[in-house]
This record gives sequence, C-alpha cells and structure tokens, in this order.
Amino acid sequence: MMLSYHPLTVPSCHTFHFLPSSSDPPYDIIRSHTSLSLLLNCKTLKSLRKIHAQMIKTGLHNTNYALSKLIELCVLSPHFEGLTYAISVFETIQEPNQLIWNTMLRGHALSSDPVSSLKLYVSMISLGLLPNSYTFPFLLKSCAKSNTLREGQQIHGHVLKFGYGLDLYVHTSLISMYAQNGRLEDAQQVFDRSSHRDVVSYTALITGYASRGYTQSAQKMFDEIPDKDVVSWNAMISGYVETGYYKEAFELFEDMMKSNVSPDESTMVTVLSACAQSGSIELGRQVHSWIDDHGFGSNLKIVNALIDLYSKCGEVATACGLFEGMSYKDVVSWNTLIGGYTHMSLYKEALLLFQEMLRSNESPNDVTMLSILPACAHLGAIDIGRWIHVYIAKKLKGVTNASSLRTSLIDMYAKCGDIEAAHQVFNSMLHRSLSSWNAMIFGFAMHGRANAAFDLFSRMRKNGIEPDGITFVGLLSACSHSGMLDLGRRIFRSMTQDYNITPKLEHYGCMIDLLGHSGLFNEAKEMINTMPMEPDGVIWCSLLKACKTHGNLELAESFAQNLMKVEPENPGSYVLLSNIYATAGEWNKVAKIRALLNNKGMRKVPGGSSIEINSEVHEFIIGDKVHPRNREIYGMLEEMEVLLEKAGFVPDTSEVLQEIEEEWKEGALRHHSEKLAIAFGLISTKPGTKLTIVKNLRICRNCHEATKLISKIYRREIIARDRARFHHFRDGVCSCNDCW
DNA sequence: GTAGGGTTAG
Repeated sequence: MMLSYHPLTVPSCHTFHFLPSSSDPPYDIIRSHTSLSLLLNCKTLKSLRKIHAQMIKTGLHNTNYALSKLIELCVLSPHFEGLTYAISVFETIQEPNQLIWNTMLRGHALSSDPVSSLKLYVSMISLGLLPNSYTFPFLLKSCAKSNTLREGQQIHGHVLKFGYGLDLYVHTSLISMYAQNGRLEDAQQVFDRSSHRDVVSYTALITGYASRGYTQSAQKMFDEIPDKDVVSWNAMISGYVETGYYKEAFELFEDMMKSNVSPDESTMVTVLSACAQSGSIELGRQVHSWIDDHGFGSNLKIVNALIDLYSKCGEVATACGLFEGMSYKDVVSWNTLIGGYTHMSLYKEALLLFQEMLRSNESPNDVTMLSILPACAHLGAIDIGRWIHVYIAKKLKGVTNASSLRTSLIDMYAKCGDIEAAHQVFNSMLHRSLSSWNAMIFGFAMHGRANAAFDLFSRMRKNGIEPDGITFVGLLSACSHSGMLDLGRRIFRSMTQDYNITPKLEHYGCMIDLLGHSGLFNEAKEMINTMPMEPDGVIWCSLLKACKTHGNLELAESFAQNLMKVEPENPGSYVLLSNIYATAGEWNKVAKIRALLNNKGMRKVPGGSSIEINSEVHEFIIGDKVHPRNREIYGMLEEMEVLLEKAGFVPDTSEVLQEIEEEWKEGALRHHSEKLAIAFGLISTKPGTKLTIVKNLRICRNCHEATKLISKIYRREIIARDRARFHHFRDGVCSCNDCW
C-alpha cells in the first residue's frame, strides 16, 4: 500500500522498534517494515538522511540487507542525487558483500556517467573480489548506454573467463550491449550460440535490428518467437515507428489486438506517437476512444501522448483541454504542450505556458529548454532567453543534452540580435557538434557578418569537422546577405566538387537570390532551368524583389505569374507585384491587382513587430491602437516625424501599397508596425538603451531609411530583425550597407 | 537468503 502521509510525520518509535532476530530472517521483517516503505516514498535527500540516522540509532545499519536496500533505494530513486549519498554510505562499510558491490555497480550504470561503473568494477577486481552472474548485466548495461564497444568486449571476455556464459540474463545483456553499439552481427552470434533463449533475448535482438532500420530482420526474429509477450509486441511496433514505417506499425498493432496479448500503457504511448508523427488524427481519435473504454483515460503517460497527438495534428484546443483536465501533471506533460505550441508557431502561448510552469512546482528540464529557446528566438524574447541561460548554467549542469542546449542558446542569442553573446556561448563550448558550428555560421550570416562566417568555416575545417548541406546554406546566405556574388559562385562549385554535397533547393535559392540581386537575370533563369527540382515561392519572390531593385517591369510580370502559380493563396505575391507597378507609376495595373485581391477575398498577412521590454514581449501591427500606452506611443510618433522632417527625411511614397487596403492612404507608411515598436521602445527605456525589434515581414525601404535617421537623432542603437536578416542601425547607418 | 536482461515524451 502506498503511504499517503509524509515520511517525517511518522513517529520514529513506531518506525524502528523491530530489530532482526536470529530466528526471523531480517529481510522478511524489514521488507514489511514501514521504514522501507518510507524510503520508497522518500522525496528529498534530507528525509533520507533522517531515516538513515534512525537506522544507525537502532542498529539496523549493521544488517547487510538493510544497507543494501538503503543503497538500492538511493540509487533507484529519481527524486534526488541518490548516487552521491549511496557512495557516502558505501564508503562507511568495512567489507561490503557481493550484493552491495553489485548494487553500487548498478547505481553507477544507471547514472549519467555509466562508465564510472566500469571503474568501480576494476577496483573491485583489484581488491581480489570476484564477480557473480548478477555483476555482468549492470556492467554490460553501462557499456550499452555509453556506446563503449571496446570495454563491452572486455567485459564479454570476463563473462567467459569467470564462467557465466550460460546465464540467460548475462546473455541477453550481451546481445543488448552489442545491438546498442551497432554490432548486430555480434549480437546475432551471441544469440545463435545460446543454448536456451526466451522472449526477452529475442526482444533484445529485435530492438537492435529495428533501431538500425533492419526492420525485415527484426520482423523475422519476431515471427520466430513462440510465446510473444506484450514487451516483444511493443518493441516491434516501436521499431517500425522509430524508422518511420507507420503503416506497418499500425498493422502490427491490429494483429496484436487480435492476439491473446493485451496492449498496455507502453503500447498505447507508442501507437499514439505513431499517429502524432504521421499526422493520422482519425486513427488517433479511434485509439483515444479505445483508451477511454479500457480505463486508460487517466494514465499519465497516455494522456501526455494524447496531448502530443492533438497538438501535433493542429488541434491545440483539445490538447489544452486534456492538459487542464489532468489531476496530476509531470514535467513531460508541460514539455509536450509547450513543444506543441512551438510546433504550431504559437510562440507567445509557449512562453506563457512556460511561465505558468515556473509558477507551478514543476522544474523545467533540458527538454523544456530545448522547446522554449526556439520560442524565445522567434519572438526576440532575449530577457527570458538570458534567464534560461543562467538557469541552464546553474541547474542543468552536466545534463546529457549539454551540447544541443548550447547550440540552441547560440541560435536564440543570434536570432534575438545579440550575436556577441551567441559567439561567447560558442567559444565556451568544449565539445561542438556540427550543428553548433552551423548555428554560429548561420548567426553570422544573418547579421551580415560574412567574413566572420567564413573565418569560422575555415576554423571548423581545421578542427577536422566535415560540413554538411546546412553548413553551405549558411555560407551561401552569408554571401547573399552581403552581395558577395563571386565568393558565392566559388562556394557553390566547391560544395559539389570538394565536398560531394548535392545542392538542394535552398542552395539554388541562395544563388538565384545573389544573381538576381546583381541584376544577372539571364543567368538566374538559366540556373532555374538546369536545376533538377521545381523552384518554390521563395525563389520567385526573391527574383521579384530583384526586379523591383533593378526596375525590370517586364520580367517582374513573368516572375509574378510563376509565383502565383506556385503559391496561389499567398497574397504576398500580389502585393509585391502591385508595389512594383506602383513604383513604375502603372496605377491602372495596381488597381487591377487590388481588385483581384479583393475578389479572391485575400488579405495580406499584416506586418507585425515586437519588442521586449522588461521581459515582456509587446506586439504591434500596422496602425495598432490597442496598446495600453497607445496615446504616448502616438505622441512619440508625431515627435519622431517632426524630427525626421527637420533632418531632411522625405518619405518614399512609391511603396505606399506595401500594406494594402484600409489605411493605405493616410498613415500607411507612418504607422508601420516597426515604427510603433520603436516609438514604444523610445518611451519605455532610458536614453541610450539599445532597442531590438523583431518583424515578421521584410522591413520596407521607407522604414529602413527612417530608422537609420532615428538611430542618429535619438542616439540609439537599433537592431531590427526582419524575416530574412538583421539590420544594426547606428549613428545614421545600417550594417547591411543598404544591401538587402 | 535478498538483486540482474528486452518496449514507452525530444
């Protein structure tokens, strides 16, 4: 029975007055003893220490059983850093028995540093102690977990040397160790040589095959199992899910339902995650009603999987409802919904939920951070991003995802405009993955620092890191943001010739953007004709923009037609074309396009900008009047206009249709969302404070010119991120050198 | 005499 009261509220006299007697085996008494139940429910190191102290007082600590149980519970407890405590207990024991040694080995194998169990084993052997059949599964587990094949092979040698080669548990552990190290032939060999096998050893091998994509071999082994149990079914189903064979997974699930084995929690979680990953919402709903009918409806892990299903399939409200209806939530529940929001681009909702999580008693973990950092990056919420950085440094030291967390931080800082902070994180890293290098290269590219991006690339090569396709997207976009055509051409060639990487759509996109920007339309068209895939909207759009820059009306029309073919529902293409006509003074055509837009009932995505002040993200759309400090903001806008005019600023009205419709005549330019955000930034920060604005569309030329002057007039550094890149405005100039 | 192997958020 689970104890519902807190361990510390139980009087100690009641807890510890049994002492083992010789006639009664102590473990029977102790097992039924409250103190062990207390240990099992022990949630803090402090209460564990108290219980331990009681054990010492009552002499219970002298029994090997109690000690080994104490250590085991320390080591298995998810609630605190039990291993450290277990080690301290272990060190007080004069002559630990084999059980205690094994329990310590198990603890180390389960820890975040499984290799330490091998070290402990070495010290055990050097004391002249012998392993038994229980020793090896722990050691092999740590070799499997840490992918240390060589050590695993040595342990295999010891297994044979000490004569445990026939133990089924040891055997299965060996299979699992080889399988997880990717040595499927060795795993199969161990399996074939075993004199007896059971469903568990089959399953170990199946998992190995399936996780490496050898689903056929896995299925063959699975068919051979005479007495399939629920775990073996689950392993096979999840093998298909993991490798993306959703249809096969669903079919197998159906077979399982027809068999005499009933699915369990794990089956449902696996099948639901298959539905989520493959977007099979209808099937997911069927599974959901099955779950409700079979009494799984309040199972924590299953509800978490359902939340994942609904949020991944776009039914956020259903996901949210399930989340709110949970009587007990764990960290996975929070992470799943936060991740669901991020997945659906609901970044603000993700941040709000994260803040709610902090207010509740749930501590975020590395997974939380990995889904919340992209939300900060999108919103430009750098204050929260910095807070998370501190939290990671303090609380999540040495977590397994350290490298991806840092990479995520680099991305966040870069996208929030603080490229220096991004660089600092990068430099502080001891082990950089390819994606860390890529994130930093992308960061520099976004900020128009092409040279830094290329320096980093050569440093990366010197470190012996092989670039991938993504690296080259970074490098090519660095070229395109800085208008470096020749370098771009060289990189594009080198990518195929020297690195054997086949260019994808994104690579062609960067090159076509570069060519278009340089006015080399023929060459751009040639590239489109020779590339092996169809160009997407992004490519036509970049060419259309190039036409605007170079005033090429004729080509613009044909590009626009292509754009409308690829993205007929995207009003942006129509607006772009109408802007080009407006620039050329072709007002009839402008009117035609406007009529077309109205007929189709399309509205342009409103331009929105956000600015973070005191950890709060404020969003503005064009002509926005809903902000609580609306009057002050518009007052500031008027002041800005007066000062701009004084400084000689003449608005370029040719782009007046950028934000088409309602307010296009009056104030369409004056009240662009970035101006509102800047005005709000100016009134709510101290003089001299840097302002960072995030915009969902591209910044228009008019605002770009105005912002340059504003940075000078108000002596403010203004950093603006638009859809494509960063602009650093300072003292009347922009880092992009007007090349965008 | 107690313990050990295979499946389950990203």
